[in-house]
Amino acid sequence: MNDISILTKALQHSGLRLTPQRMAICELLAATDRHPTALWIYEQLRPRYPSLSLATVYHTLEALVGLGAINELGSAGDGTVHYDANVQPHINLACVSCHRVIDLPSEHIEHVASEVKDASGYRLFGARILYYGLCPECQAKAI
Amino acid sequence: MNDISILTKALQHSGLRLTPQRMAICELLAATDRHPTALWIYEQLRPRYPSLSLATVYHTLEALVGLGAINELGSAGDGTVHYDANVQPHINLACVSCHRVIDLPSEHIEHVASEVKDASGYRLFGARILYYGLCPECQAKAI
DNA sequence: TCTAAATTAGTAATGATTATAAATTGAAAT
DNA sequence: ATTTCAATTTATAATCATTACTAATTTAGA
Repeated sequence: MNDISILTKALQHSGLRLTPQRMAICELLAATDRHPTALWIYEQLRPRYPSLSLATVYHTLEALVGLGAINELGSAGDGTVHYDANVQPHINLACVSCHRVIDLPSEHIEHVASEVKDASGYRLFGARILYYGLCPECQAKAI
Repeated sequence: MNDISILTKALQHSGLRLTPQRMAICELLAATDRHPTALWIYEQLRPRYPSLSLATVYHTLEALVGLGAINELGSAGDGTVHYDANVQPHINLACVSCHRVIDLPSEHIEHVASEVKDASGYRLFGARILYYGLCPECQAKAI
């Protein structure tokens, strides 16, 4: 869940046009708690935008990543790239079996950020923090 | 840099054979500070093992990941999977300008791992922790 | 040595992503 | 309103990492 205006303003401010397709992709990114793939977005929007092309979805996501408005999560074990509209430092937790990716709040992660900054002298822009393991449901199935 | 016996023992203990190909892959994983891809490993070993197959590299890496002896890092922007022989919790820090990736030790990150485990009920296998920003050298250049 | 299973090599198949080119759209200027 | 030009979309082809498959090879144990 996120503020859609962050996404749309990022596009407009950089001189890119806010087309209906891009608007719909931003709406979906802002409205979901999931960490969608390009294909999932494409399938969600196809009923409303029958002419939508998968290439457009990829182009828009690439633009938003380049603007820092969303993050690319890298493959979570299923070989496909997931995206995250939440660019605030937080923890992603992926199940290697069912491939769900959930968000986790963390108290300690803020200490890590300042630790990194102090120890390295880097000016930090963001972070992608992905833990992976077996979720409780898949642990139960495995038995 | 890592202890090769951790890798070889993991293979042997699970009943898998320690073939020359697998031994060579373990040596390479243990000797490097990089985060190698399957293709990089293949190209490194081909001079010494001209008959080595890329499929064998993938099979061996898959086995080591399954045993928890190495971690799969997921694609970090270049579309290829990287592996990390360092399974101890640590932080990768990437410079968005010069694209170097360095490792950072962290005290707080261990607390995060136990926090994640306790809060989620997941059985954790590993983590990919990447901070990105501008390194001191590139900050100086930017001025 | 002999046999059965594991492993490897080589190659084909898969599937996500990207590149390309033609068609469409949109904004500005006339 | 029309023209023009660049941005965008669409459709499809190409690419590239990875997986699947099969035959050949190797290994461990009888």
